[in-house]
Amino acid sequence: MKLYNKYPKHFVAVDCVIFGYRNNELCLLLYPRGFEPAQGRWSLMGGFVEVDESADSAAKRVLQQTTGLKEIFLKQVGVFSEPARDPEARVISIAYYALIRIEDQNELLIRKHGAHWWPITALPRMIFDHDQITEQALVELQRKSRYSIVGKELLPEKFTLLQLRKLYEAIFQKEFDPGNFRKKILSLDTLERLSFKDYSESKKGAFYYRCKEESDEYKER
Amino acid sequence: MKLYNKYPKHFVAVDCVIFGYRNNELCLLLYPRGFEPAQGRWSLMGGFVEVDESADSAAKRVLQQTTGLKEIFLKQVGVFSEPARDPEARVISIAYYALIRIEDQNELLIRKHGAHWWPITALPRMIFDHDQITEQALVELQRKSRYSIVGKELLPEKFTLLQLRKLYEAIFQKEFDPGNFRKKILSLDTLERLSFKDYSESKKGAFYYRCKEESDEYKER
DNA sequence: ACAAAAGTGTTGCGGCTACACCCATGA
DNA sequence: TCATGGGTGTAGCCGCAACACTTTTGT
Repeated sequence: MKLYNKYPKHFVAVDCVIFGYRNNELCLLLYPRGFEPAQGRWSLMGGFVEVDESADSAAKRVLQQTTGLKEIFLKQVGVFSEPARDPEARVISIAYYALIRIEDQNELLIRKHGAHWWPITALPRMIFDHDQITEQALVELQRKSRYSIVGKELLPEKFTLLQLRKLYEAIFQKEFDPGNFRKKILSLDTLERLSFKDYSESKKGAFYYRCKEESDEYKER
Repeated sequence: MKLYNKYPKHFVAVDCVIFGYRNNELCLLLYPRGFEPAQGRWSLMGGFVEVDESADSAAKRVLQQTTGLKEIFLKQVGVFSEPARDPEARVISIAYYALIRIEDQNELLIRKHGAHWWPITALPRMIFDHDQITEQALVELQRKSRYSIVGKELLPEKFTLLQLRKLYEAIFQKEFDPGNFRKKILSLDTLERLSFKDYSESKKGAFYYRCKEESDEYKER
């Protein structure tokens, strides 16, 4: 108990960059901060780490409290610890990013907190260093997208390759060649074609796909 | 001051995985822990984050106190925060890895702390979750090595391509084709050939190289 | 007929791997 | 002369980008 007593203790928080996809746009879920300082200004969803939980658990808890979702993709981005980053007190923040399907979230819960989905291309000013955190989270999302199909986390269970391509175009903010994109994605052999089509985007109809169930989901890394 | 008072505070530490290279082996600098709990057992070098410093600064400070070196490569690995990871108290650890030239370090300072260089292939048991931290740090080092020439940080200022290749073989624990390795490294255009040779490893002699001075060192990321 | 998405095929470039093959020289 | 590292060249494979082209069907 007393061995470490000469060292200081710190507030430790988690902040979550919550990505979603809607209207062909990559979006972020932001909240008007509910307490001082900076009350009412837009903020990433965050919370303090409790004594009996890991940072990962804290992030999971925060996410569940605010979106109603369990079992969502969550990954550490890094630590933001400049002593003056929060003007109220010294708070060390551990940043995460999360990927959620917008249609799965609990609409009421979101409203209760006054949360709002913002397109990544037109974000409002955020408090403290949250814009910097967001930027790094986007880099991490792009990295993940390069070696894994993020449609699994961000799109409905079944989706067309057009939807998937639009998602990637939103993530990387650039266009991809339709033919090449299709070939590359399918060559990964992680999607399976379903037997029915979507006719809303084209007259010919595009087959729906879904991600194969993979027991090695944890191996991918 | 009192706004956050209902939330708990935590000890926050930094732990440094210090890589060096010696005798054709990738090594780690470990210390016998100087205080309870687990006094005397091998440990990464660490320290607590003070109130007026960022985690990055804390890691830099710890490194300077123990190796005598400033201006060394240092990168965050991640946060380790399981509540029970330290049996004495709840300590949240921010892990870093560092790359140093063994011959540059302060030999006396190292000795004073009882530190010891261990080959990565034959590490002793470490305290707490330090072996897990080390494993992740190695993955990060391998990632960095893939897109940047780590000889700059781990080898003397001038080195031969044989030395560099042996270093990479130690980092990835596998052999590389000498011809292909040379071509790939040189194609990066970040090394410059010096006008003299090393004759200790071969009769023909191998040219020394050194890293070009690059003003864009910070762009590389 | 035309537009627009779906889907397939082709070509060329660049990087990587495997390996052959020179050179230099000490033992 | 043989072994060893230094250093260069080449042929095959693969992934990728650019782009042509065909299919389908609503307007």
